[in-house]
Amino acid sequence: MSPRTKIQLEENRLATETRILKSALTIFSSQGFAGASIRKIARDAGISDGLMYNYFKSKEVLALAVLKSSFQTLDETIIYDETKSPEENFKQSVNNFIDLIQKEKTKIRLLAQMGLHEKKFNQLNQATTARYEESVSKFSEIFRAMKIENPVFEARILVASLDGIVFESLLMDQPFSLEKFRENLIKKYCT
Amino acid sequence: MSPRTKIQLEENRLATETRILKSALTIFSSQGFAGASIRKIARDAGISDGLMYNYFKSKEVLALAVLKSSFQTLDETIIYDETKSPEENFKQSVNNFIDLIQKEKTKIRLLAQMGLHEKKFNQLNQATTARYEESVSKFSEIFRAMKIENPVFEARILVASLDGIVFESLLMDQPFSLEKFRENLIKKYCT
DNA sequence: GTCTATACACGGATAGAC
DNA sequence: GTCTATCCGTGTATAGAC
Repeated sequence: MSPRTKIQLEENRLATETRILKSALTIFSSQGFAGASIRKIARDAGISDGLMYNYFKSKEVLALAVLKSSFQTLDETIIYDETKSPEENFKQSVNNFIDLIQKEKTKIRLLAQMGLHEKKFNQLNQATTARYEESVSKFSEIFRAMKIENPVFEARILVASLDGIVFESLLMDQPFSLEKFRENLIKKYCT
Repeated sequence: MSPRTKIQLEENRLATETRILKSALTIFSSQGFAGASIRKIARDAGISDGLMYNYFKSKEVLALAVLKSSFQTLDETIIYDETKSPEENFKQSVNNFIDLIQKEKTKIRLLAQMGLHEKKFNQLNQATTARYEESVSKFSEIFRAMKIENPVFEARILVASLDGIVFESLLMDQPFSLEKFRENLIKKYCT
């Protein structure tokens, strides 16, 4: 029944940890830090409350773990590869971003939920600021290479638009079609 | 000491209710629905827990009251007045919106906090969707009058940018200067 | 209208058996 | 590694005195 070798035990432990993280993501994302409970998460992951503490020593540690792994999946979205044309970079970046909204909605919602909490988790706000600056900087390069006027401001507008459609797709019932947004954006800047 | 006439009693009651709503706004806004507690709100408003229930019969009813009053202050932001030039309408609307972000940050944070909560408060998401459509529609009219190409999509981009800077000013440590954003936006569309 | 006291449920965290 | 039992704080809501 139960696994016998050390390796099997470790695999089992890893599998459980993965299940916990997945459940934690779902619950934290939809109910926020305060609204989520160890009980709900444990039940969702199919384990007992007590066992949770064998994996994560507190609710806050668990939240930080989920946060960290969620934030990592956002890496490498906006790119500026000098060996490619600026239009290619633009298309790729916009596509990456919009794909991300669709595929990682739960993680993005989590980051917003946690980020809105005053005081708690303010490392997150710093990280978000850094990511923003990086995105603006990359799009500025792209726009400069495309000879677009006022490239830095154009980049800020574009990044704001992208952040805006994130906001909208989180907060609205039927947000405007992301596909149309993608098409129109590319048409606007790449013709 | 205590007021004797009926009118004074009513004024007193109204004053207390106002204090409760103000405290509730602060606490709900920074800690979300689950994170806020009747105790914290009552303490902040300088009354006892029990008295809260004399004004609002449950935490949820209180939240809905705060939500409603917050949502109302967002009215009349994006305008389209046919007796004025489209440029005037544009400037006025953008100015209204950016002023709103600065002045009503707490209320906006509240709407975001509550809106991110899955299931609960989904009337809010419907209202947000309606407001979005209305904003897009008004900016579309403005852009059409300005002979800008693809006015509806341009309106969606603009509204997304505005929503984006809301998002950014809520989630980032030092968001990009709203004043520069305002200036550049107006320069871009009104010259 | 306001307070204090209290009932009662929920949630975080720990202990100890298996 | 996993579960059950349990402690204890916190929170919503109500009752009753003033």
